Amino acid sequence: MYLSRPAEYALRVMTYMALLDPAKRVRARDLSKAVGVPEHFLSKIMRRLTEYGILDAKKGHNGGFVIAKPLSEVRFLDILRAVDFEPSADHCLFGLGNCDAQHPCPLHQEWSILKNQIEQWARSHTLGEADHAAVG
Amino acid sequence: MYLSRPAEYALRVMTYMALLDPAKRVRARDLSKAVGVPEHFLSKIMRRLTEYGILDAKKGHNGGFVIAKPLSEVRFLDILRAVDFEPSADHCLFGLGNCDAQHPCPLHQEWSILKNQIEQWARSHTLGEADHAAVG
DNA sequence: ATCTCAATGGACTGTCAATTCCATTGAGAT
DNA sequence: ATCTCAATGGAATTGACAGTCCATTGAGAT
Repeated sequence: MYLSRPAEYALRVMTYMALLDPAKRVRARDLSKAVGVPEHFLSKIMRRLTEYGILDAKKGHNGGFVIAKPLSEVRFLDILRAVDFEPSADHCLFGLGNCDAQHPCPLHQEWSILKNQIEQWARSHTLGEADHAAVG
Repeated sequence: MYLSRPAEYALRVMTYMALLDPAKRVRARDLSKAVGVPEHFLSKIMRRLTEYGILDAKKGHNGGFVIAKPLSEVRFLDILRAVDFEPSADHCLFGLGNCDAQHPCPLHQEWSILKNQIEQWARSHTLGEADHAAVG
């Protein structure tokens, strides 16, 4: 609802993967089942995460994905950006093309506050916080 | 991007209307031009706002819409809810149906923080804050 | 009474993001 | 070398939501 589907799914798989044994590769197919995201769509998302350097992919036998960095170094913001979701992208709520601090629209101030909060949220949380205890 | 189109448009017209003479009714057609939202689509949105009691509508000659309450009593939250956008709607990011405080998913904590911030934002801002000086 | 204007409501259409499909590539295993 | 497995990449399809259309209702004005 605040996030695009790919953004939501990316956050979801990454969090799920964060709970797994980092030494073992996981296939997209298995992740798809575990996490409830259509297989091929998920593959496409994992590709973006791989290009972006967040995942490491390997083809063929015993292939699959692993997270490419220490969990505490993977910010939500990085995950979102990998799938082209930029939390602070400045799209003027008022529909104005030239809305900025110099030429603010009547909603500029309020909207900026929210955008900043969301960006700050994405910037300050990492996969290191994924709750191992939580089952759902 | 965080908001649905109807939610964004609703916030936009309402903010625009907040700057107008509250004694004069405005036609949807005129608002549509002023605010850059397709006329019939906007009408549909205004209808929701009217049902919800935020706007007052009048048909026929000299008809149109006016805001039905003092600006400081119209919270962004009310506007969003009128168009069925509930900022704190609990849709588990992890895709789990039964995710709550008792059965948290691994993203529960982080996601709750963001949802609460957004809801708090919508709850604490009103049309009274619309910036009359801002032109865009 | 009748005419015009503007909102109302619901059915219809278009568009783009979400999802699926398929052919290709590269890595291991035998 | 060859076979199988899994990722890759792009083309094709689907579906949800954005946007359009039209017939109806109710309020003034003449």
